[in-house]
Amino acid sequence: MSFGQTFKALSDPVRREILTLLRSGRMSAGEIGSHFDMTGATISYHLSILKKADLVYESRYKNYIYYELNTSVVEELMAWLSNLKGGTES
Amino acid sequence: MSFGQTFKALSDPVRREILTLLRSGRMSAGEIGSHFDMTGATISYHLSILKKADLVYESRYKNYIYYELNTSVVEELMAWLSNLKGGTES
DNA sequence: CAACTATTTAGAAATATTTCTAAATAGCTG
DNA sequence: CAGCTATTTAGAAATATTTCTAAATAGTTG
Repeated sequence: MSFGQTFKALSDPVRREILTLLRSGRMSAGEIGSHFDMTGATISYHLSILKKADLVYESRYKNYIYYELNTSVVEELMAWLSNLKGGTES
Repeated sequence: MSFGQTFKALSDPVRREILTLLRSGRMSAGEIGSHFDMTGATISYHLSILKKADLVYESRYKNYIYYELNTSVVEELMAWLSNLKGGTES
């Protein structure tokens, strides 16, 4: 994981909304796409960015691909931010 | 503040390093710039992004401009992330 | 006020991002 | 296996980002 990649992934509103959708559990690419007015190809692009940033992982069942939040990376981000506001120590 | 703007600001390594420098207190634009192998104009550009994202604020003294971390926005970000990993509730 | 120092702004070039359409893959189902 | 459905990949266009150089601003100090 790289913080740059992860923060960049979070900088796009579509991707943040995808993550918010995934709060309530895993969802197939098509189901995610149905929430947006964009082509499936574009959604697939955004999912690939989220996947590269380790913010989601995928699993396959039948011919669906399901995406799920990876909360551990979210925690690493929070730790980085916490350290930032944290202290005066070097 | 917009989360998009703030996460985008954090996605650049130079800007994250500037913020890390500012952990130990406020610093003038020139002093910040001396830590990087880039022109002052480029540093000024990055500082303007951080300022628009409300991650830093500036104050003037003599003909220096000092930059300082704004930790409250960092906390808002952490709250957003915490909510993301938080729960199954809608 | 004239010259100096610190910083920003403007404009341009190189690169990266986001979106689309069209085509490819891949796995399921009759 | 043939066709269907779900999803991704490729390629291209529009837009945004990052960096530089050169010039402008602005405040300080002799």
